[in-house]
Amino acid sequence: MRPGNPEALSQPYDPSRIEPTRYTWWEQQGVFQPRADLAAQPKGTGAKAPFVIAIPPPNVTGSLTMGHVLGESIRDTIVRWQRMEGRETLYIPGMDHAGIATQNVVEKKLRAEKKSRHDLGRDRFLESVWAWKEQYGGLIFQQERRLGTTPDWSRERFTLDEGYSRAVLTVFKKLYDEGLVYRGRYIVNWCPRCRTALSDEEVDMVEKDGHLWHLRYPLADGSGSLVVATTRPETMLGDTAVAVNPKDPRYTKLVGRKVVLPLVRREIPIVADDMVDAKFGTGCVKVTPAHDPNDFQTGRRHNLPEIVVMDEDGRMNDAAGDFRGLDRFEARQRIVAALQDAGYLERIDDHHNSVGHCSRCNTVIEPYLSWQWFVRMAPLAAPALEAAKKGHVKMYPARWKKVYLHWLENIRDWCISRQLWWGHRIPVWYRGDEMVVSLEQPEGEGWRQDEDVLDTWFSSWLWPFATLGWPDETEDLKRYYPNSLMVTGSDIIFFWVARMIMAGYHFMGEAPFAHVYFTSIVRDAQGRKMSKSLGNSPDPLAMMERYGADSVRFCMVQTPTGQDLKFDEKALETGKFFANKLWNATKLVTMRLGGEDMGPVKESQLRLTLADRWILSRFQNAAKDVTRNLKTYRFAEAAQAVYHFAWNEYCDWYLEMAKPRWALADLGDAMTPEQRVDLRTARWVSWKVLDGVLRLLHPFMPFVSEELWQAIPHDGETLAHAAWPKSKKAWNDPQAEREVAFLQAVVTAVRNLRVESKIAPGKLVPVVIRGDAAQLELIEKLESQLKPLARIETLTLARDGSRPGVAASAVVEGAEVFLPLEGLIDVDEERARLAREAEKLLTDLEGVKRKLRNQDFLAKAKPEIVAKENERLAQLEETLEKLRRAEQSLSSFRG
RNA sequence: GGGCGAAUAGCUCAGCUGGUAGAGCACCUGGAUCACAACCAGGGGGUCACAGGUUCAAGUCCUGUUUCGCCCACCA
Repeated sequence: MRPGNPEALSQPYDPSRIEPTRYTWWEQQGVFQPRADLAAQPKGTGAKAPFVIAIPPPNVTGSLTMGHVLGESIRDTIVRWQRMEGRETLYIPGMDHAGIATQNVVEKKLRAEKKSRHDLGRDRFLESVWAWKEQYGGLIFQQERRLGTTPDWSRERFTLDEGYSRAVLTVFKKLYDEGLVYRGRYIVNWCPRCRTALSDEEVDMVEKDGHLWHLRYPLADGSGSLVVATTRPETMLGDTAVAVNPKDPRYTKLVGRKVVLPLVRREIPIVADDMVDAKFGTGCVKVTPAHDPNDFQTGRRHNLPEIVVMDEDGRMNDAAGDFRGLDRFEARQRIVAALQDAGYLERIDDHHNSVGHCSRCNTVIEPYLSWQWFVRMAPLAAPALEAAKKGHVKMYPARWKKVYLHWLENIRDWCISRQLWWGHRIPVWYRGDEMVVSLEQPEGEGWRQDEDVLDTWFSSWLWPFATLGWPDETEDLKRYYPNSLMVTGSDIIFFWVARMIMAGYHFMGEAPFAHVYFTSIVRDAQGRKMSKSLGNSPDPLAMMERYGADSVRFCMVQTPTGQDLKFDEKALETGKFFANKLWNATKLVTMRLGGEDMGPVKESQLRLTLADRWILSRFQNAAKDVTRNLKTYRFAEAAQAVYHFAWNEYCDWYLEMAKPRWALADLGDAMTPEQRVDLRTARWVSWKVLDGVLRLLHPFMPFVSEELWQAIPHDGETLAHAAWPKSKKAWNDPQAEREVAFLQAVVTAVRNLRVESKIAPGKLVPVVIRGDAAQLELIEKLESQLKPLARIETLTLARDGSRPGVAASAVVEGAEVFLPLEGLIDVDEERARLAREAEKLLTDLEGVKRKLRNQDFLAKAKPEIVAKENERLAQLEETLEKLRRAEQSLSSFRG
């Protein structure tokens, strides 16, 4: 047992003073690495399997947001809890190279110098990105340290590191060899600003008010015309057919004939295709295979030419004739104007539709025909579907499972090539017609590597095993795969979670983790998403400076599960106040321990009072509560259980009840041996329970709990490695809980009467209590506790059943509590108050009576419910009766 | 168009297996009592969105409606 250091508490609680130094101290203690003694045991031979969790790698460009703080608070709370449970814990940190995001940042910097990446060339550009990464990247981890999280920093991974890159390229080759990666010329989502292809997940659909342009296309034989409707008139330059529904009687005659494309004067066929909905628009659809995914399919079915009319910047190309060089939106206006001039514009309708936007830069996405690499997803999805359905991977909250299943059941192939430079360059080599997929450049002259890089998510989906050394069969991989838990936002359930599960099964033959916990999305007080442009995102570092990292963690962890969190800075005060409360309570306890060594104290040699038995019982109950709620990811309930126990039971009641007993120390040598035992008992219990509170608190508020733990006598180097409290059956004491509940009710009643009677708070008052023999006996036993708590001068037990004259009174569990204060009490007011009380009870009583008159209730409700109602009836009647007696008794003194 | 979620005190939210509606903040009254004014003591405040249904009993289960939010979707 170490003695503790009470002097540490001589200054007021100030989180910014204690937190940073404590973090460094933990690092020096090696708290963050898996415990060597546990790691030395062969896996599975110890009592418990290792607990492994990986951070969702933040973008290398990232800085700490409240969203990160939320996720990190939850992850670290669990990690610390598991560590205290005695499990070998590994928390893996790392960063994501974030292809587009990072390249955008560096290109923006270049633009400020009036340069483009093309001016530098690929190699020099990459050099400058790496230089940027070295200088600015990973800022987030410096910030995160402030929060007190405990990843094993020595294992930090970066998705573009040598080893990790090999994993990514190996995966590409493996999938290619299995026929699950292929190259093809298809319509993809193209961002004309980022100048790259994107996956479907990287496109945000935004509802917009637009127009539906009706264009008249004349028949080639001059026998008439038809009208097509389109939301994107500029693509008409690339039309290679008009389609109608084969069952549409209006147009069957036209199928096989031709129309002349206005402006372009190209003759294009009218084809029949089921894709056309006869009820929409005119029932005629212009077909632009190179600029619309639907039309692309139609085009392939009918062997139509695919005419690309735009370049990769979204400008019209040479195929656009007179409109070449124009931006697509300017071209739209000019083409509509030209059509109108030539009499081809039938009309313009208002139209509401969804338009895809680049999730990175918000530019309108262009469906673009190009050569890209794809992953065939259906075979990968099958085991991932199975896993969720059979519960091998469980999701919390459970409703996300449905979202996950729906996506996997409708999975589409994944476009993984990006026309960027920052990323894993595709390991494919070309020479003439030859193509080789290889991690190394093939032998011989003239090989040219694919210019494109892989989607960032094509590297992060390997995170749970690539961070452990895969594809090598490392010790880490054997020991720490699969991970135990994934904690992340539901916004990346498709991007990342689903794909990690697919990769886990495909490459490791096993789910990457057993549980997924989805955190809330952090919003501002008005419910808007946090964003840089709105400037509504609070600076987490400023929050931690102001309230302490402990408070930020404590409050963020208590987010509503599965709902968005409306962040309100005001809420952070709660945690700070709580920490301050515990700081002062610990100061009090350390002072009263009088330096006594708790080491040799044996519980069996103590003489526990009712208060002791009560607080120990309540404590073991709280420990059970906290643990149960952590197990089910109910963090708010877990945190509340610690908060409530520590503040409202331990501080508000137990410490107050311990004070008179601590005061025995003032007797010094005059203490009898029995008093000595009483003092030691009060000291031991107050210390023991405080020690337990700090343990329960540690995962939530690591800094202040450690600080306080070091200040009291403690067993061990660091609280981070102290054992998690078990709910102790021997301490469970329902009778003590009932008795103290009665005591509390009496104290509250007296305090209430004092206030109602306007008695000065400091004034000691006489109290008379009537009740049955058992109650009076209990009160007698509790007298020494009761008197200071309620500021009672003299306590009289009315054993003869007599009642005092003029008195304020209340009924507590059938016992009557009187404040006999003739002259200080306004009799009329007191009578009125009693009448109000009685009236309230009468309403309740009516309800209970009604219930008990109901034959169905008596017959069908569970017997214990009926018994409870009967009991309640008796109690209400008794209380009511006593209130009335008190009122009558007062009326005789009236005037 | 399909799906999901939310609606409970002035505000933010709990309320798990149906059985006397809770917390924090805010508010009101009183208090410099030697751990703590970042505190203590006491208090007021709710037709649980609406309408039906199931049940002895509904904030809780079922159906529908309204409002708000989110996700998915190739009607040009």
